[in-house]
Amino acid sequence: MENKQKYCYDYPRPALTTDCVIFGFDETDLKVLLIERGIEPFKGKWAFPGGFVQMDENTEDGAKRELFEETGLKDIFIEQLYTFSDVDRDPRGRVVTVAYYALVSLNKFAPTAGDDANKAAWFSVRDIPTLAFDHEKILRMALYRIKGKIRYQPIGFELLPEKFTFTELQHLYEVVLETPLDRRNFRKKFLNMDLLIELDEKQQGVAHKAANYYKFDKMKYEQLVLKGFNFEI
Amino acid sequence: MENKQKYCYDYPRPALTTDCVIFGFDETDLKVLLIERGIEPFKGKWAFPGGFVQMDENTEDGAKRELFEETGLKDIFIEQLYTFSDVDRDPRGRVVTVAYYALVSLNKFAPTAGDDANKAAWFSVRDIPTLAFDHEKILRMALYRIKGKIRYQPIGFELLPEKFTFTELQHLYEVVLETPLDRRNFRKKFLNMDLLIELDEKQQGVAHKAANYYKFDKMKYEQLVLKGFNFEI
DNA sequence: CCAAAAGTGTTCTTTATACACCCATGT
DNA sequence: ACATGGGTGTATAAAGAACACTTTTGG
Repeated sequence: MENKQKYCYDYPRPALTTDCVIFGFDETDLKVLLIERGIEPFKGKWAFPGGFVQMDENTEDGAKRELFEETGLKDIFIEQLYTFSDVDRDPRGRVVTVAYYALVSLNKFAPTAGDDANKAAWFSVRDIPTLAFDHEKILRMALYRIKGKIRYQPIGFELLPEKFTFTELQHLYEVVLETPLDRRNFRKKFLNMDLLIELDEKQQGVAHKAANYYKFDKMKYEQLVLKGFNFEI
Repeated sequence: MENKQKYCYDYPRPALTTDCVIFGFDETDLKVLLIERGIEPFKGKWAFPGGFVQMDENTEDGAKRELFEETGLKDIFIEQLYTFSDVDRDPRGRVVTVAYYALVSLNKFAPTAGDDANKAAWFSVRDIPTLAFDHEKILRMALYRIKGKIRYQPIGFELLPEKFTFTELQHLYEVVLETPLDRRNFRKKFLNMDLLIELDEKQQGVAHKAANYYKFDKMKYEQLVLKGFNFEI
């Protein structure tokens, strides 16, 4: 029996992939980017972008590469989430995946869908179709992670455009934390941290008092962190 | 050229291992369990227990199996830490490791060192020898993780014997958080959460007023969590 | 002039911090 | 009797929570 497979080892090895949960925020709604699978298994089902890790890249670089290849997104916030390794998580055989999550402003980036005949689309996290593999488990963990993290690290700004109003910022926190927040207390708490720069620019063409735009002072935040500052909202 | 290697694939695959940072607490000191490597690479250097993931086990089960094989420890708290995948992290080739951390009471368990000619020993986290591979990086991340987590989840009790004094509990928090704590305020905060059961038992044979023993009410904690309770210290 | 969201302070309650003396036990 | 760590309460400061009216703008 001839063996045409070229890469041989003394012991069996699981395949190693990455998957990336990409969150976007759209003024009112937290969304995730899904790709419709064009091949079996789970053909026609939606899944997170991802693929096999190559031998000359670490998993984070692999996740970034797949992200760019499948959606056109690059240079966005990305962080390791968890490694999923259940023996039967992929019907094709043993596949271990290192899952990442990424945050992107929907206003700033529009994914280039359909690069390779795969449809890409944003779905509200409250209206997710049936997902391929164990991707529902991955999504639950990603949601849990950002919910826990947004209060203690300024990751929320990655989901907003560079200029944003206080109401947009508050809606983001309300959606992620799944709880209503008091407008005055929220403003007070954020302004007290002194990490927002008030811009000389207001909303245009809204049928109410125009809100002021703010931006996040990332430089100042990083300097404060070095001095022991802890972000908390 | 004949190939004796039996497991062949269309594309190259990294090897997949687990490593486990085991923390123990010894009345005054936070320690980690290290194994002295008997073979190259890094022969004679200290490393965390770990090994290759088998095809019929997920990474957590693999970490638990290696833990038991190399130290005799089982049924202890264990949780995934991070996956380390740098291309050059192992001189033998491409090896990706899923790192875990475990917590154990030193009083309760003594590891059975030297099962397979490998020496196992506890080292204070403030006096760690040179480690093999990227294990120093893994340790830093594990320390950072428990430092962040001990304030918001009751993982500290995993490091203590079932019965402990308030002073032992406080010392644990002081060592992990690397900061002194006020004795009265610490007691007050913990007692207010009402998660400690005061036992009818005191220290024996100490040359000062004997401290009362307490134990953690895990059942009550789990019930409170279901009602939305958040542990915080 | 009406609808819709922006902007703004004060009071009250809860939580955090700082701090010192007496007690029990073994040597 | 003394050295050692155990146990306890109060006063002050800081932070969090609750809450309503006026402003601006477009339609």
